[in-house]
Amino acid sequence: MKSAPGKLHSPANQNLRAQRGSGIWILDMEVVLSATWLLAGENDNPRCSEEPAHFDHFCEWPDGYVRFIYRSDEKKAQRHLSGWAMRNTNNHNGHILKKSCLGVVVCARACMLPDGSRLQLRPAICDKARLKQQSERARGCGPLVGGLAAMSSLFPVNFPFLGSGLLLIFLPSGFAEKACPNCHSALELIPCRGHSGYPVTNFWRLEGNAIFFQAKGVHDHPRPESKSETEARRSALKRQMASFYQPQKKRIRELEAGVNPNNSGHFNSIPPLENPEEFDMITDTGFPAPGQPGFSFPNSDAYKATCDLTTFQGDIMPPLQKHPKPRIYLPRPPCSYELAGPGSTNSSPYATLYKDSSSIPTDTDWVHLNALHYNVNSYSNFERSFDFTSKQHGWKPALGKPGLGERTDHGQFPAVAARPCYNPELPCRYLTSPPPGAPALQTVITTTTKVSYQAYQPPALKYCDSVREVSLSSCNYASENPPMSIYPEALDLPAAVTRATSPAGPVPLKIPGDCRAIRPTLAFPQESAPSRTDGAETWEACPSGLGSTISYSDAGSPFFSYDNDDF
DNA sequence: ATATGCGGGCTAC
DNA sequence: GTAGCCCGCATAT
Repeated sequence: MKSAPGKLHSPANQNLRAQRGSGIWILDMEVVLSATWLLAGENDNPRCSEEPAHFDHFCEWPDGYVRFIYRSDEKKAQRHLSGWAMRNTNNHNGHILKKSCLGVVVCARACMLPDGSRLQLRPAICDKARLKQQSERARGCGPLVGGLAAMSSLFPVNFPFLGSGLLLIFLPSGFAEKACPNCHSALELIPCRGHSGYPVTNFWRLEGNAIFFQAKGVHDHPRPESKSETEARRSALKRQMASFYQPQKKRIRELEAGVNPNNSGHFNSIPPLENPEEFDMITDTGFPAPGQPGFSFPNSDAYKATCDLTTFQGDIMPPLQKHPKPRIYLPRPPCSYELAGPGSTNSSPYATLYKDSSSIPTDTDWVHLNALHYNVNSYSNFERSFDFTSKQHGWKPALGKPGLGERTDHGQFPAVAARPCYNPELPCRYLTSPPPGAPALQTVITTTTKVSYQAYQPPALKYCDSVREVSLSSCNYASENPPMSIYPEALDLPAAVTRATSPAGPVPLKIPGDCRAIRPTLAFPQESAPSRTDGAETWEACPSGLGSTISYSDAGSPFFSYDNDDF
């Protein structure tokens, strides 16, 4: 592992060093100036030497222009985890780790799975794995493709196209993309365009005993399966497949050794799946074998579809593991919001199901799907084939949303009239919209040292009318997180909102049950960092213990002593 | 195998 | 100069 003083290190090293409080992330002050929020700690800011007054509980699904301060012993923060599929991005600044969102992999036709949910795969972080994830490698049970896949594993040189994007070029389209397990349509990677047309970016920095986090952009796509869910699922899959294959493997050995006198030596009595090569291939798919305990579908068609897809490599959540509390993905032009109910993320049934091996569904690759968890406006393919408004309860066409098929990749979200939305668990309303044309102040990612501001129009502004609901709503932080300390600001939401809202700006957006926040529109002209308006800028953070997205103002809170700068 | 982090290098603006 | 992105490499899981 390469390392250098003041640079980020591997999680393991980070853990050790961070726990020792060695402050290895402390920036080289000669290089990094007081330009960004994450760069708090700069020697020209006396407050930076202070300990953060408050720490946030880890937020697994940060969304919006949010900032958090985690304790350096927060494991998930140490690992820079996120529910979103974030990949490392080189920002040429070893002091700040920058990650960008990969989006989500979905069925191009947005077909509805037997359980009424939809495919939402987590894009592989590794480029190579992602290519393999998206390209055909082992689709179908047929000997040709399966054989090629198997051979590719044996002779990768001879089949370099297998598992690579080149396959998209050299093979017919029917082979080019991995198929949806349900409708056999192509899988589609929906890129994240939530930050001015670019992927949402997350930034991490270790500063003493605090880990600073900042997210920029609003995810304009559904949530993929979370990392923890993916890992749990794959782990369960391995166990299951091992238990499934072992007896047959043993039998194969017996047959090969002539142990079974009743067998003529052919494998006719053995299901095709028992072909070791093919089985390996199928195992790689991460898809369960049909007929396994717990593998069931409400109808035969669904079963057939699944059976046909034993080679599917995607990540599919079993219907049994659907979120008990469906999420509502609220359309917003051009993006949409997802209102996650309390615990909807980390209270995932995985948490409990996987604790008990007996309860592990066998179809462990059924995706984490939520029938209500879709962003209609984000991708045209969905719109072509799906009537969201009629089939997805909870969906309502948003006012002013662009026409179907449009995807706005500009990140310039038009002001849209508020539209009441309903969440049976978390009543929330869209109340306000930014004044059309009112310039908003957006911190612009300057991954190195600078910060600048530019006009920004948030995609929507929301405000939960109940402070109590906001406060008690669950953020998507790990369920094991203890109750958080209470910020005065958090409990004084109206006040915070008032402070946070400039006279010309709307109230900040709040999404209960989520770590999402939208930097409110601020009626400040574009200006450079040094001349920024102290106490004027506001940003929202998710005091995870309360699970809500709370607006903060710079002024008056030690918490904001780190807020004077942005990336 | 995959995730993660680092850093060089390229491109666009 | 900034930011996005690709790539290779190394390490961890």
